[in-house]
Amino acid sequence: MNNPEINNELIGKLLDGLNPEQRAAVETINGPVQVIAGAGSGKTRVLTTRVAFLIASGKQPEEILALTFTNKAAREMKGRIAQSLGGNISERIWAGTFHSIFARILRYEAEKINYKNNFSIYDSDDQLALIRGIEKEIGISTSEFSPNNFQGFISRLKNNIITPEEFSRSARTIFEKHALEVYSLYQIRLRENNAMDFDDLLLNTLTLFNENKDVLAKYQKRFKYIHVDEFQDTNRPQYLIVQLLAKSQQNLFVVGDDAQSIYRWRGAEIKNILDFSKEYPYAKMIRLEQNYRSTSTILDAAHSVIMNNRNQIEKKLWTNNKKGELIKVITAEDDNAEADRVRDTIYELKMSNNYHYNDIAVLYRTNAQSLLLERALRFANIPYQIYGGVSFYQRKEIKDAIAYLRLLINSNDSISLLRVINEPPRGIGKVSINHLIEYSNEKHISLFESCLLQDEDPNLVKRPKLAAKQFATLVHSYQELLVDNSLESIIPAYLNETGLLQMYQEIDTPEARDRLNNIENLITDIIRFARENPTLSLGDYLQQISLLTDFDTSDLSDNRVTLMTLHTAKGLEFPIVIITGLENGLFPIAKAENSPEELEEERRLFYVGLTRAKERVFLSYAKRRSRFGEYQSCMPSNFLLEIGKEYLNWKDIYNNIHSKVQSHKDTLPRTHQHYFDDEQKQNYYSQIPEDNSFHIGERVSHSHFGEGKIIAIFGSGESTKLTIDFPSVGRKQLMAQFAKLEKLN
DNA sequence: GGTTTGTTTATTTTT
DNA sequence: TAAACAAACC
Repeated sequence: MNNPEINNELIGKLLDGLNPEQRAAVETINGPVQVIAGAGSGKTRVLTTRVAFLIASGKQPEEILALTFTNKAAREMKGRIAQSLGGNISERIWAGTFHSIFARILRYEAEKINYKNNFSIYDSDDQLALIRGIEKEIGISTSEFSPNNFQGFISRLKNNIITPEEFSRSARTIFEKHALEVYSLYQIRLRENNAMDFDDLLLNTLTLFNENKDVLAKYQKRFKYIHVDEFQDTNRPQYLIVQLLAKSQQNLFVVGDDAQSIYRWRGAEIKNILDFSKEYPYAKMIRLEQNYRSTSTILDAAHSVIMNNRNQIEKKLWTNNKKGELIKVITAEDDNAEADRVRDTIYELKMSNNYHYNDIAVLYRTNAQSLLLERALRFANIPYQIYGGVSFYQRKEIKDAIAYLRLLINSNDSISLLRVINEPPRGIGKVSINHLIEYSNEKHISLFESCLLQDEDPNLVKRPKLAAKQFATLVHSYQELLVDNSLESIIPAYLNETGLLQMYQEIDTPEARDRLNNIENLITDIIRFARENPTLSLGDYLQQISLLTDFDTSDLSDNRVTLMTLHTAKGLEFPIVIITGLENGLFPIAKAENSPEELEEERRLFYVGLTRAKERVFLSYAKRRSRFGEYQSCMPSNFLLEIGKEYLNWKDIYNNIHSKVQSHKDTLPRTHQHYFDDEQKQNYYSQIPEDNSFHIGERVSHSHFGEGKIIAIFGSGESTKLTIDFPSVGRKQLMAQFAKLEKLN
């Protein structure tokens, strides 16, 4: 074995420090392998080490395919591989998200499925615009049947690989019949626009491989070693494509954790994990059960929760880490007080000098919850950063700019055209637009051509007619300029001449300046892209950003507290995790309460949240919460009560009740064991002491300074410090227990 | 064609 | 409560 390509030194270095299971996962390079990787068990390390190991063993980087769900995961993987192998080798590996890898293949093979390779990729806004247009076209009222509903419904059909034809056989209800009509036309319009939605990137790849055996054979031969990350999150099309690709060589390596499957509602099928051993009975099964992330308290608490799920692969994580601190439960009077307590907790952690702000993550079930938390943090001058929410590329002005750019690449893209034809206003209104659409339908030409050919159209009134022609001519002229000019010289001029930049320059408000600035950043980004990738085109840039989310552009390294939903937290870790809103109806969410499957998914989500933490966990709930404008009283989450009491630092009163329930629990059938009956809950609630603390915004009276308003609160209990704004003397810091404050209403 | 007013609706969302 | 969106108005 004197193969010069085998790098034994590197192999030794790679395997060093792996535990026996991790090592087996890395070294088993032939045949199907399934790794069940518990939270914090070194999954990413195994995956990246394996890829590096393959190359160290003489395999070609081009033979390796690694599929992830997020760009972030892909980037992290590439980064780590580059670290052990050097950049130029790792760049040759096919590592990326399902969507980006398949989009790349589809661009290459576009004509095989009757697409042009400059196809646009439609995001959900574009999809909705398209569906809205279709509803209007065939006379379905958008208020009666919301485009949103159709979008979700169509996406579900696509996830289950049901074509319009197939669906026509089962559509019964009025909604389904309308959905069928919309779906059929939707697919036709996508093709006419030379566009695909996210689901199509998967479906069209599946079709491509199913209907072109030679193409499939080519990729089967190319991808000798296939890796899939987060296998529990794959949907049907993804699963089938991977099966097809792996069919001839069978070197398929999948990593997942059924306990962390939280996207069932989006078409992810946990059963893909269970089916794997049926599909490949001889597959090697490896379990990674040693956790390197969390304290044993956190790990055991998480385990006591997830045990309540019936549907799961048996496993028990363990750790050598120290026991650590108990999980602290925070009880608050209402949602405002909850935010204050969270803020206090953060403040105290920071003051203890053991933690930085960026060690701390605050997690919540719904985005709406972030509002109060933000307010509380902003008031106390605690720097924070929200993940998710409106992404840079979702902003109106950026979407407009991108629509202009898309038109340059793919003039059939009528959704992009409609977005900007009157942005900035050119005097082309609803009536004119409808006319243009009619004209293009009549002549069987694209909307863009219809604009371009306005001199031949006898019907439209003069002003919009000229405007449409002028608009299309402008775009067309830049399409030609793009052929042999650099992006650097063309793009700023183009966006300027469209009037988009000027529009925001003229509205001289801070908001408009912001927007202008955003567009300028986009232009800078394009120029940077063009410099860094001289061989790539504007089309490549657009593809790249269409598959990007906000998450990919934000940076965790800033010294800020991180706020995000539990869903977005998956795959991340923090020394401190604060999970808020642990109330029945919020977490678990009300909708899941009658469905055992959904309840289990909620529980997995809680499990994911807990296992993000390395050192300490705080769990908070409010007794009252403002929902849709009015206060509702809340019960603490059943999940909270599922955690073994030995892991919790809660009020003593709670412990009594908890132990009562624990003993009661053993006599109940397994599926009901964690529920309290109403009487117990009432009993429990009445015993929680009232929290007499002050709230931000509250008006108080002081013997000396007169009336004032509380604007910040630090600490709790005896050490509570208040910052109060007195109109007479300005802001004062006072100790709550000495200040003799009177509450005013 | 653009602005204002009223109505509707609130779970998560890797691409 | 608040945000987003459509209809109604100018």
